[in-house]
Amino acid sequence: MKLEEDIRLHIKNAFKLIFEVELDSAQLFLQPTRKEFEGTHTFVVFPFLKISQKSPEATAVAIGDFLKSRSGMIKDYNVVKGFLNLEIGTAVWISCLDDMLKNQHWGQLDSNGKKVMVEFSSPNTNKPLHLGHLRNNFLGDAISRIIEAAGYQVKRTNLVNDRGIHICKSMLAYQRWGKGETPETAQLKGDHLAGKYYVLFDKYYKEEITTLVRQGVSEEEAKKKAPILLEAQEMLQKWEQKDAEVMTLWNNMNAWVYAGFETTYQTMGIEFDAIYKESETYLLGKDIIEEGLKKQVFYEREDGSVWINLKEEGLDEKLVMRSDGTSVYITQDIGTCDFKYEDFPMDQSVYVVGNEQDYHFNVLFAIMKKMGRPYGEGLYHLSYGMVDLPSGKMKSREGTVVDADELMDEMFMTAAKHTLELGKIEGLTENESKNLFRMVGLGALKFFLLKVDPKKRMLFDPKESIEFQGHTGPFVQYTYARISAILRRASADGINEALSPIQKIHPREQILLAHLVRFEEVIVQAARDYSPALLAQYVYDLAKDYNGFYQELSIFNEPDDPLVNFRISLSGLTARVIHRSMNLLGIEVPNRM
RNA sequence: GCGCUCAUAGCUCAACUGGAUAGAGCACCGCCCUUCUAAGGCGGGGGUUCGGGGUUCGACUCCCUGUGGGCGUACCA
Repeated sequence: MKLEEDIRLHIKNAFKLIFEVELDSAQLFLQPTRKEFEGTHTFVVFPFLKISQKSPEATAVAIGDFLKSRSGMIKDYNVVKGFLNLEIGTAVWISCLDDMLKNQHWGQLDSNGKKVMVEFSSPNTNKPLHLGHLRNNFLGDAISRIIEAAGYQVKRTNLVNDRGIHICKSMLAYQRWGKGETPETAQLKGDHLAGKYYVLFDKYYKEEITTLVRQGVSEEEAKKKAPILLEAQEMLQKWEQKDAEVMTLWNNMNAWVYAGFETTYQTMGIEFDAIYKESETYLLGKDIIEEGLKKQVFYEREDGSVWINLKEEGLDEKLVMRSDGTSVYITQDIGTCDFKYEDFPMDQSVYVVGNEQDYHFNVLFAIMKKMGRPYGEGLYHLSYGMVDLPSGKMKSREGTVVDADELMDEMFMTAAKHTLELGKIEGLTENESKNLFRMVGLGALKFFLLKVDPKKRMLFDPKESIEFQGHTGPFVQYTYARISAILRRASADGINEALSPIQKIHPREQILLAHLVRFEEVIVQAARDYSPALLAQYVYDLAKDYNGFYQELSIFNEPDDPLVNFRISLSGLTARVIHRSMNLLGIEVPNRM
């Protein structure tokens, strides 16, 4: 909405006419008024005292007077030190609400013609997803939706890590001890089956190391020379040579894992536009190394290895190809950049990857910029912090993880328990209640993970289960369900949403309106900062503001018809914004709960 | 060693990028359902924003320094 913009324009005008200076309206910063003062918008005058040549109070009063008498928007103002608090006129609020109600695309900005690729999830096919992956997936999904809402065209991709030594570890352990079991015979999801053998491998590997150390081998040496590890490395070589037996095993096990992942993604409510597999991209990049040598971006050392010097970028010298001409991790990432661009010529490319890879992405992006790629400037690493347990970091191979499937199941069960205790499934069919448990349980989990600033690492304590009250997803969902009930009744009573002038707008209503007005601004900011947390915070505050309004003011018992209409409209708009905000976080909202 | 990063209420997190008396939730105490959904609302206690300097009208935020965590610094991925 242009409400704030209008106010800024009038302030700009005030400076021009009172102090005879031309200011850029962008530097006239408005902030929400603290709730202990009258008004909704506050202008801080401190930065402009040099211009006004007056005290903070006198400056604020001068601008306040001007706005009150000349703008036609400001009903009244008050000054506290250098803070000018503005009260907006009733008619302005009504027309503002009217504009928002009429805007069918509220919460979806016009297309800007730009393309963004978002890569997230990127699981390994040797183990099931855990809580850390949930944060990655929910973040990737939410930021995709938010960027779309901000007017970009988005392609969601998932680059599956389906080959490599860690995959061979699971395969080898299965070959040794699996006795031909399958997900069916084992009654296990395919990804969990693979994970079981990954853990088995590690256990046996550690035993071998212990044995070797007892025989007098140094620990470092033992880690490299454990027979089972050597065998896994041998298997990887066979895989690269497309050995028939290994390929069959690989294909079988991966198929099980993919089936398992599919179920998990469905439960999470997450989809992709394209799935890339590392087995198809891991050989890419060598031609770009050649190109880079010619462009003198890279240089070759005497032993034939290829390097890049990034000291000017504050980084270091980095190897991009081994002396034997084989790839390292970054080689394939370099190749994959071009590969992705050919598939989808994006302006920006977002990698949702944990912050332990900060350095890697700094190097990768510096390389692609030096190579002069058109998308080079648009590369972004959405670096998020780990989810830690009270005991420390999660480790799949040691089995100290919170499993994604198990956690989601637990959330659904807890949601069911709460719902039953509160007696809220009356009148719902079995399917409806099941769907409600799913929505609420998943909503609690997603909100829990998304409300925290992505950059920060966060703590999850399995002993203290995720809340359903307070600063939570179900709180917001509940507010939506509550408004839905009101709207159902309004509709049954035949109340239309036509707005007509009313006498006066209650402070609770003003706070709510001022909050609603900011919606699209928050979307833009969340997209710009790649932070779903901003939107989560916004929608939580909105729900809180609505509940305050709901508690203090009555809707249907109001004798004055225009006021009833106004409050219904306000409620309806709040519901729409909650629905849309939660949708952008990948969270569904129920009509009743 | 070097680089990046974090440290805010008992606990989990905010603080609009330098603005008002640092805010929410959980937990604890006390109120509010014969009026629209109490998964809600209202009130209370709880803070030297890790320590020490500096910059300025003004610092959780910026600079310096110390302490304590995390991550990285592989011809691993």
